[in-house]
Amino acid sequence: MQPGSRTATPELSAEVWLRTKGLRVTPQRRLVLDRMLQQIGRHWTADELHEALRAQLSELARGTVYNILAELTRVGLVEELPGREGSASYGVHLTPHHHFYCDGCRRWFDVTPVGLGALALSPDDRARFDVQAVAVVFHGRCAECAPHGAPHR
Amino acid sequence: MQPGSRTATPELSAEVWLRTKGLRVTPQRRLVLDRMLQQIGRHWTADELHEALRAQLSELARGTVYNILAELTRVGLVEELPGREGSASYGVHLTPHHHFYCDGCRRWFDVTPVGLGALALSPDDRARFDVQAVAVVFHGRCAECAPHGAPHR
DNA sequence: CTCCCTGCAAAGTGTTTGCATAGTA
DNA sequence: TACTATGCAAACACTTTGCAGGGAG
Repeated sequence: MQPGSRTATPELSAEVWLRTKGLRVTPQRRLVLDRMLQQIGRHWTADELHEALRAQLSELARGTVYNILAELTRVGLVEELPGREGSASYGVHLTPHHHFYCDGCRRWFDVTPVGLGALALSPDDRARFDVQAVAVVFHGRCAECAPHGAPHR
Repeated sequence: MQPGSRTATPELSAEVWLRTKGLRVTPQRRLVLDRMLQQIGRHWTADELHEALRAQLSELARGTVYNILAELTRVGLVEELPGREGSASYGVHLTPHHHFYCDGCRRWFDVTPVGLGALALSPDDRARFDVQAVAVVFHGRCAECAPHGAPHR
């Protein structure tokens, strides 16, 4: 699953990931994936990416960002989180993880819970549902939005 | 939190719930909430409710259904689940529970997991995030959509 | 009698799609 | 060269909003 190459580029090259997944390498795709790989654990809306990247590539259409994110999601490089307020968020998905959603700034963060092994359906429910995966979302406040601490932003 | 009355109506009267929450009782509101109370654990889109109830109340506007669901959500009688494919789903929320999402029929079901007590953030994450709630979503196939069993629907 | 809720329709978001062109393999 | 991704803009689905009339308290 790892890309076979060890290029000299500083970050895990987006280009290698694209080729690994059998996707064509275009400037737009490389740009989007590169930016996302630079901040693993951060999540972006399509519009945030579009805004942030137009500075580097003036010819980047919003529709293309949506297309690229859909494609990256399809091959499993990226995960899509349903927008709790408005639009969906996207983040790279290279290792298994779960999520924390800050009710203050409405951002998603990747986390790795402990004690997941004990989690299961009740015996009754186990008869009704065939569970193939579990998603856990913690809710609360991130450090920046803490009610007492230092409420930046 | 329980409505004080024990009326003779078969189901837990929608009217009582509305009054308990300080909401005006209108035919539209009673109709929507009554239908939802008849099938606790089932989830509806605004359109499903609109379609189902127009038969009983020809003058029921789609916009009104949205307004009512927003109001019921606001007072905590109903919960809103982000639409994984398109539109949001709504279900009554009288007792704490978690969810199962069927990847086959794309319906939500209420479930009550066991072993939740052991679930927590990692020590590192605990320093970054103030957790106030946890949402667990099981994914898989419901009985009707089971791959081997009897794949109705 | 007052205020709020409703129906209706228009406006708004966020996202998808169609087509001609440009660019990758 | 063949085929696919892109830019652009129109289309789309879902939801929210504004306004005038009607019903609840």
